[in-house]
Amino acid sequence: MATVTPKTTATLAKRTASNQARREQLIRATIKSISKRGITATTIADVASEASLSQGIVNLHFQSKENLFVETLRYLADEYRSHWERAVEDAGKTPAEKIKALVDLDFSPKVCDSKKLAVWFAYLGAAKSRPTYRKLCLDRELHYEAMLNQHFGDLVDEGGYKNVHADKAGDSLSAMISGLWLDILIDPDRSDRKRAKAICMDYLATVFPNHF
Amino acid sequence: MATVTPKTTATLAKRTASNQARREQLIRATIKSISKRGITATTIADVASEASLSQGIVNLHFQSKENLFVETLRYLADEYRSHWERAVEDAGKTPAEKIKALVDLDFSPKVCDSKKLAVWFAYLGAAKSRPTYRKLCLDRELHYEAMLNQHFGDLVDEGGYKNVHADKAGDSLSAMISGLWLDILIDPDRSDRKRAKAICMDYLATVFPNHF
DNA sequence: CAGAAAACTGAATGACCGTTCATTCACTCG
DNA sequence: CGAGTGAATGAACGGTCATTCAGTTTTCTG
Repeated sequence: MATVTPKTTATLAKRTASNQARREQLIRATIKSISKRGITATTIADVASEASLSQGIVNLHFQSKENLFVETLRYLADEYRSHWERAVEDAGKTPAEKIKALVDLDFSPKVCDSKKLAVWFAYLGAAKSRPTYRKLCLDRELHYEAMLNQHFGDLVDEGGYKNVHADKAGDSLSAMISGLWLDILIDPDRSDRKRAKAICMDYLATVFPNHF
Repeated sequence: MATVTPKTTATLAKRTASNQARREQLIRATIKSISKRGITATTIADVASEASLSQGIVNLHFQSKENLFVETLRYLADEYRSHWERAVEDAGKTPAEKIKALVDLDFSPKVCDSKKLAVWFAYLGAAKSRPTYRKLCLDRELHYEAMLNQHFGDLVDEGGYKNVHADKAGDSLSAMISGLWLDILIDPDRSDRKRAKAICMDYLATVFPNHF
């Protein structure tokens, strides 16, 4: 995930970069272009020019445009996953602390970024007719929800919330987060990260009054 | 919204339909094609063939492909709006009854239909880079949320829920609904309309225990 | 029923864009 | 320093598709 200039030379601005670095450079250019122009309107020429490279390079590194798009989605999904794994690890030990950390992450600039949201929803919007996109989006969601439900289960047990159904609460929060991301994407003037986070915390405080 | 064969003739199976009817026929074909192939891959030839008409007819009635797409989105937004206006009108008089009717509607086959959801999210996914799409999606959301918040406000007043912030609750539910639609779109096997509705009602029961 | 108007057709057009590939260039190593 | 390697370039190719339009069919009007 980190940019590396490896191996022998110490000279900067190499003309021929390592394979890995070029791929990442192109993926980043793709994210930029999709967020600006949309998936439909993003051409290989756009990506190349965004990366200040030539036309041919995309097919050299990714074989096809479609493959570049798939790898870009995979990159975003992997990045998101490593973010939340880290967040859970770094958070305090109690389930409530971990859930709080996840909400904080989901509305932090790292994740809840205008460009990334635009790209993410661009793929979701195409998912119905693109099995590959759908699968990647679905995997992300399933893993995230499973993990979230785990913590909700712990919280329900530990906190003695007899009437709360953990999985339903987890799915609620997860759906709410997606919906709030969408709000932020469509109406950034009215919906901002702070407000979205407040809405989530409000929900948590209502369901788990002793913990939030 | 209804198909009409108006005016003078009583003959069926007219070869040349009224302007209004043709437009609607083409819009329906567009919805079908976008849900099947996605926005990107939908060509004018697809739409025409889905409607069993000739290539040229789309430009005859809509001037351009882009215009056809905009009118299709407008059609869906108008349809949704007339659905919920009707639902609110037909529901009982209390705010709780009206809110319940809206949740029922949002997860009824009329609204929560695999084809329509796919098209709706296809447009949302393109919204960031298409001001016209964004505006139409935003208008829909703002009107819906304003109406929903109105009923939540009434419910809070009437039910004496001193600690509930009506607007936040309304925004929560609205975001949750969008998120659940997305779940249904991406993972129809796991998420179905019944489950989604149950999650919403669970939420309402938690926040407004005396009414749901 | 004639003539005009309108709806419709589908082949032709031209722009756009993904992909290919011969050539150039930077760098390494003997 | 000169030959070899593979990354990078960008012009050219070919396919796809939105749009146009001249011609055809249907409906309307008087």
